[in-house]
Amino acid sequence: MKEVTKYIIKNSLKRIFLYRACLSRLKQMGVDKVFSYTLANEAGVTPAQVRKDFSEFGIKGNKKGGYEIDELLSKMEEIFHRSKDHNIVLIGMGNLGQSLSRYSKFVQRNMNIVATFDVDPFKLKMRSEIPVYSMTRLKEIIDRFRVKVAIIAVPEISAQEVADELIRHGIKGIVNFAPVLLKVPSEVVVNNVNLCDELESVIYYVQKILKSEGLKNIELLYKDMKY
Amino acid sequence: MKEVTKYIIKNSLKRIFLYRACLSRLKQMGVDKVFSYTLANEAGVTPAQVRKDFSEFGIKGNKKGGYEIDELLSKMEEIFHRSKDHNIVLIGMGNLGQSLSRYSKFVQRNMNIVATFDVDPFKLKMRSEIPVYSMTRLKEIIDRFRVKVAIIAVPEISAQEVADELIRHGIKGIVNFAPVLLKVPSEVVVNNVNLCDELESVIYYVQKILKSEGLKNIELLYKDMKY
DNA sequence: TATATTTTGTGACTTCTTTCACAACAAATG
DNA sequence: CATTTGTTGTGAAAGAAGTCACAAAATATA
Ligand SMILES: NC(=O)c1ccc[n+]([C@@H]2O[C@H](COP(=O)([O-])OP(=O)(O)OC[C@H]3O[C@@H](n4cnc5c(N)ncnc54)[C@H](O)[C@@H]3O)[C@@H](O)[C@H]2O)c1
Ligand SMILES: NC(=O)c1ccc[n+]([C@@H]2O[C@H](COP(=O)([O-])OP(=O)(O)OC[C@H]3O[C@@H](n4cnc5c(N)ncnc54)[C@H](O)[C@@H]3O)[C@@H](O)[C@H]2O)c1
Repeated sequence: MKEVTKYIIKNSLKRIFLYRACLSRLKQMGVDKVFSYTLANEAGVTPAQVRKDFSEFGIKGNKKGGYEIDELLSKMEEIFHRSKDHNIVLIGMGNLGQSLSRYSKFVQRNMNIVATFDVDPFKLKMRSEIPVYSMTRLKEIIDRFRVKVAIIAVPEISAQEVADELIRHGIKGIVNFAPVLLKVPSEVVVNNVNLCDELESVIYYVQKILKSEGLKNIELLYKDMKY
Repeated sequence: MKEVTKYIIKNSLKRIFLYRACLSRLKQMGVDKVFSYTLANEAGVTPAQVRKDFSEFGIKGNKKGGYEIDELLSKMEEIFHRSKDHNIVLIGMGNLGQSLSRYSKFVQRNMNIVATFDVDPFKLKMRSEIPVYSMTRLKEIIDRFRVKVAIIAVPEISAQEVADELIRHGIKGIVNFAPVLLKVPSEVVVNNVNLCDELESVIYYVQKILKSEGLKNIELLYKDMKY
């Protein structure tokens, strides 16, 4: 089993998520039709980019008529198989894990954290709305709820061993918050989210901005960060 | 003042962070010298990629001798201006904000959350180690600690107004956790982190993997996500 | 000191991504 | 119903990112 490290998700997919968020917002504001340039403007990209991305995901609009927001949104739901619910487990109910387990947006998008796990016996809460189980029950719960995706929020030192155990029990996708690049077999998807790096990269660019006051530099800089 | 939307940070910069993490780990394991292929293997990229990235950031090694880990790390510190401390403010002490404010890795990397802010009067704690102030004291604290970078962890609905206020008080960089694309002037850096999207993109790829059992598809898929 | 060996650093090449530009089409207009 | 208008969808062009391959350099070896 070839062990590899993976990291980032295709930009075009991220932009589709972005478009969806913009569309939802426009819809709430009472808009029900967009042109590629309306959406592009909203999302901070070019109209051609919007159309190319749509093309990649097989999303079609109406010549001259633009795109119906409702149609777009439901096409996107379809692409993401968002109709059905997705059961998730979360490992590590510390600071971050507890925060994530309470995050309501996951549920809004049909991603349900059905159970959480921790090694610390003081953290266990079997009867809570989102239960906190001991790690010994991991396999049982993954099987019962047909869980395929897990969130890792354990300390750096334990992240790889937890990942290995999850994969042994059939997990195929992991969002990893521990600041370590997980090694996983090639048929498993990992998205390593490193919040320190996210903050640090902002600091890096801010320092550059503060040093170079000239506008030309800022334009260049902007390219580095544009979607 | 041209308002633009920004999103992502250059891949090569992210890889430099990745290399740094790998190097720290290797160092802890007692290694003190690497070749481009050692590090590449550790980071899951090609040796050429490592050397190209180093070249972009002006990092030089020793012909035949590879790279001294200590030298590499201190060169990286230098690039990221990590010698001095960076003062950060955090807005929104809810679930996520509280978790982030307690995250020790920020401090380890000289990024200090000097103060946090919230509108909710019940959340205020002026005498705590990391104080929670009312928003009225924002300008005072930003000025006093020469803060240039902020973390936004307020609800979606308030994120743009908070960003505007921060920028008015001289903030030049923002890490935004609210699931909304902030509009900011072009001399301000924003890194929008959307955890829902991160999770959802993993689900997307997992579904693809589960559908297409053939190995060729997985190779293709893998390309989509590789660094 | 000459030769062999090994690894860097980078220009050339390739592949991937974005932008351009325009044919095709649908709606509006007269 | 022909013509104009305006927008999509997509190949082609341009640009960016990643890989290859090899000269240059440093070290080891004889
Ligand atoms: N706190 C944050 O805001 C934050 C932000 C970004 C990343 N992270 C990362 O997320 C991870 C968790 O951070 P945290 O601040 O919540 O830490 P924490 O120490 O508060 O929580 C870790 C939890 O994991 C549990 N745990 C430890 N080993 C385990 C194992 N083998 N199996 C199951 N559970 C185990 C612990 O009992 C604890 O409850 C860390 O890797 C950290 O670097 C945290
Ligand atoms: N909880 C999570 O795990 C999580 C994960 C990813 C993203 N987020 C996002 O992070 C943000 C915060 O999430 P949360 O779960 O902590 O929400 P929360 O409701 O627990 O906390 C929000 C906090 O912001 C404060 N606030 C509201 N308006 C404010 C304003 N104008 N100025 C200053 N403070 C203000 C509130 O008083 C509250 O304390 C949201 O945008 C959410 O979508 C949260």
